Formats: sequence, C-alpha cells, structure tokens
Amino acid sequence: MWFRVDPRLPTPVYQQVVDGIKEAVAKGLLKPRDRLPAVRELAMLMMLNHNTVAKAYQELERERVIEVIRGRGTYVAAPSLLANRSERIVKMSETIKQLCVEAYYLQMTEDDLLTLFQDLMNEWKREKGRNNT
Amino acid sequence: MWFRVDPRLPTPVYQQVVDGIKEAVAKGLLKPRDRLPAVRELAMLMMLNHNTVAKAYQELERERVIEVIRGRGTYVAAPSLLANRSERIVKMSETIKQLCVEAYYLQMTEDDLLTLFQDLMNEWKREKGRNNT
Amino acid sequence: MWFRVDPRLPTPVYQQVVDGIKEAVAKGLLKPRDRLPAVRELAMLMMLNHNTVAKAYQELERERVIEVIRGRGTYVAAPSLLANRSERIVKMSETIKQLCVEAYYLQMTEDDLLTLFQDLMNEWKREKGRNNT
Amino acid sequence: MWFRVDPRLPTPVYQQVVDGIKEAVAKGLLKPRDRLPAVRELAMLMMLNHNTVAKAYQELERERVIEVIRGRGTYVAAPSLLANRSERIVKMSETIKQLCVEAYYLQMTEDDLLTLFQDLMNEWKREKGRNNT
DNA sequence: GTGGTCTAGACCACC
DNA sequence: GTGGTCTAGACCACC
Repeated sequence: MWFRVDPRLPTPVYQQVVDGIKEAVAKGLLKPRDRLPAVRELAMLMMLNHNTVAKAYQELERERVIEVIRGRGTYVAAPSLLANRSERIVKMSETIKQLCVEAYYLQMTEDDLLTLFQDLMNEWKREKGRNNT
Repeated sequence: MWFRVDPRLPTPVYQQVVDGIKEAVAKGLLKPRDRLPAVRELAMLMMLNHNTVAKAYQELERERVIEVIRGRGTYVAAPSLLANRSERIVKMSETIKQLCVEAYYLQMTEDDLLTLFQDLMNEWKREKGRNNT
Repeated sequence: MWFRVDPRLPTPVYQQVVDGIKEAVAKGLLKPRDRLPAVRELAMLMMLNHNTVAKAYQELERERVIEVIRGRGTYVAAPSLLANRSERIVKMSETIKQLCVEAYYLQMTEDDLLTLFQDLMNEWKREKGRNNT
Repeated sequence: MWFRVDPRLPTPVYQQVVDGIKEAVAKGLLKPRDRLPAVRELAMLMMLNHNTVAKAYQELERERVIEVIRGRGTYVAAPSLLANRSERIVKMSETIKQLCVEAYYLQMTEDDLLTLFQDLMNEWKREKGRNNT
C-alpha cells in the first residue's frame, strides 16, 4: 500500500487514510483515472473495518480527490481548482505561519529553515519526476 | 489578548489556547519572564471554562513554553533546547511535507510556493523585530 | 440524444435515464407514439450497460410514460391520468414545500421566488410551443 | 419532535433527519441559537441509533445549518450566504424545472400550477409568521 | 454530559 | 462485485 496507519495516534484512523491517499496523489504514486482498491479490499489490507475506509472515501470524494462510481468502483479524480488565487494564498499562509512558530521552538534560524525548505522541495520534485516517467 | 479562540472550530479549545500563546511567544509579543494572567483571569477574559485554561497551561508547561510557580504566578520560560538536531529536522520535514501536499491541491507551482514562503518569512522577521525593540 | 447522464452523480444512472426521458416528453421533444431506441442501441449511444437502460425502461413502463410492445419496439405512451385530483395536489404540494425550504436557505424572498417561477414557466411554455409546431 | 422519519422510504434515514431539521429551521420552528437535542437524546426519541443521528448532525454542520460545539452541545447556526446570486438562481431553476416535469405528468395546466404555488407560498408565509411572533 | 470514532455484522441498491 | 446504510455496543476526548 502507499501509506501506513497507526491507531494509537490521536489523528482518527479514517483521517490518516484520507491524508495518506492525498499524499500518494500529490506525489504522483496515484494518477488521475487510476483505480483505488475497493472499500472492503483496502479495509482487509490495512486491517480496518470497511466502515472506516468508506468514511475516508466519502471524505475524499467531498474534497474532489477521488470519484466514486457506485456499483463500479473508485477512481482518482482529474485535478480541479475550486478556490480563487487570494483564498489559496490565505490558506497557504496559515500553514506557513504554523511552520514559523514550530521553527521558533526548535530554535532553527530563518536561514536553516529556508535551506531545509529548499532541500525538501527539490527532493519532492525529484520524487514526482520519478513517478511521472 | 494576543489571540482568539473559536469553540466552533474542530480544534479543541484548550489546543487553540496553547497554539495562541506559543504563537505570541514566537512573535515576541510575549517575552521570557513575562507574566501570564492567572488561569481564572484568562478564563474570564476569554469567556472560557477555567478547566479549559488550566489544561492549556499544563500542556504549555509540559512543552516548557511556560513555567508555573505555585503561589507566585505563571511566566514565559527561557528558551530551551530539547530535541537534538536530527530529531528537529525530522519534525520540521514532516511539517514541510504536509505543506507540499497542500500546495499540490491548491495547484501552486514550486516557484509560487517558494516566493510566498520567502515573503512570509521576511514579514515574520520584521514583526519580530518590531516586538523586540 | 435528448439528455445526458453522469455516473459520478449520486443519483443512480438508471434514474437519470428515467428523468431524462420524462423531461424530453414533458418538453415535447418526444411525442406520444414516437419510437424510442432499442435498449441495446440506447446503451451503446450513451455508453451504458444495457441492464441499466433495461431497468430504466421497465420503470418508465411502470409509470406509464412509455409502452413496450414485445417484438415491435418501445413507444412514448399516450398521456393517461392515474391519480385523482386530491392525490395530485398532495404530490405537487410536497414538491413545492421542498422548493420553499431550498429558497429559504438561498435567502430568496418570496417575491424573488415568485418572479423566477413565473419567468421559468413562460420559458417552459414557449419551448413546448416550439416543439409542438 | 418537529418531524418524522420512515425507515421504509428509499431516502436514507439520516437524510430524512437532515431534511426534517432543515425544514423546521426554514419554517421558524427552530431559530438561530436554539439548542438541538443531544445526539443520543434525539436518537432515543426517534428510535434510531446514535450513529445515524451523529451522521445527520455532521452533514448539517457541513451545510452550515447547525453548529456543533464539542463537549457542549449543538445549536442552530446564524443564517449565512455562500453562493452568489447567479449560482443561487441556477440552483432554484433546476428545482423549478423538475416541478414543471412533475406537473406535466400530473396533467396540471400552467394556471393550476401557478395558483397552487401561490396558495402554498401564502400558507408558508403565514406559518412562518406564527412561529416568529 | 457532549459529540466522535471504531469494530462487527447485517442488509440493500446498483452495475 | 461495488459502495451505502444501519444497528449494537464499546471506548475516547473534551468541557
């Protein structure tokens, strides 16, 4: 499977499934039109109840990450853009602010943070490249 | 007060208090040795149950953000370094990865993200400068 | 074809076929005694499983919208009146009530709703006129 | 209670709860800031499982009809407006179109439909007036 | 007391 | 085979 789930974490299991699949799509491990495992199949593989996986799939469908075709199966959706530019920037800014607070408590300098950020972006880009060829 | 709390958000109220105070400290609005309001005082000001504020203070003390001196009051702690370098990098990397996933779904290019990141870091630095003079 | 079908919608595909054909008949695009495509033909045209189309035709026959004559084909039925006046009013009232609830949440005033209703009724009438000449 | 639920209907029970509460709010039986029964309380009253009611409440929160404050209770939300004018008109038009199709099959004339519509709107207005005084 | 999550297991509509 | 719903019952975090 493309991700793991740990029931001991405070994050609900169904949310971990949502995050895991979103990450796999973002990385290019799952591409638009790819078929996802059936609800009960994924539940079996990950040792979860089918209701938990169903809830994750429903949430992913609501976020337009996947498309559920009843009686047929579940597929990765074509990318779609909902929010406008300014809304997107507000959202990203919020996440970046949290990053800065975290960096403060880990006593990283602004330069350390910027360097780490650039390194990881490059690695991320490379990984996506590998998955797309 | 240095932050706001919204009970309707899915984030627990006590966690919002924790995050708000950590952010105020990171921004320099609250400095080491500054005194925080008493539990019941802050609860009154923010219209919260005092148990909620008490729980937040306990969590902040556990994270060594504040120091509670019984009978004397609650103070912002001097900065301390707990994790070692590699642990710190692992933690930050996890947060940055989440940032990349979020950026993917908002269809931001790597360049847009990097630019936004640099802009916000500069703004953050300026704001800290203002609070420290 | 006189309508479209989207398997991703929560409405079952066979129901979309039923609704589409009923709408085409109501608009006068299909008139009594017009011949409908054979099940497998319509299935091919709309890229559907023939079982799905067969189920839709069965439902339409049950509602007396179409008539299936074995070995001959499928035809739009002559209009017939099943329910009595009071039952009809109860049914329409239920639908109108849902309309009012929806209007409330879209914050439309009664006047806006009435105006929109009258406009659409006129447009509907004109469209039917065009199809009947 | 302000509505009924029938498990034999094809509409899922949790959806009937959603519709029932939305209707009660639209009619003014429930007003902003009113407290709803606790999940388990409503479940008991309506002879449903608490999970079913919880699912309904979550859906209502997503649609911004109610606000859930964890650990405290559930309240009717202040009215909010999300869609813009043209989107709202598109949505209402879709519902009105369905109304016209239904009217055709019940062989109501346009005049009958308009009269019925106006009558029900007046009744609806009166009922809301009663609940608001 | 409040809502949220999860498993187990049954039943159902749809394709 | 596919996803969706529902009950029963347990456990949990939060206020």
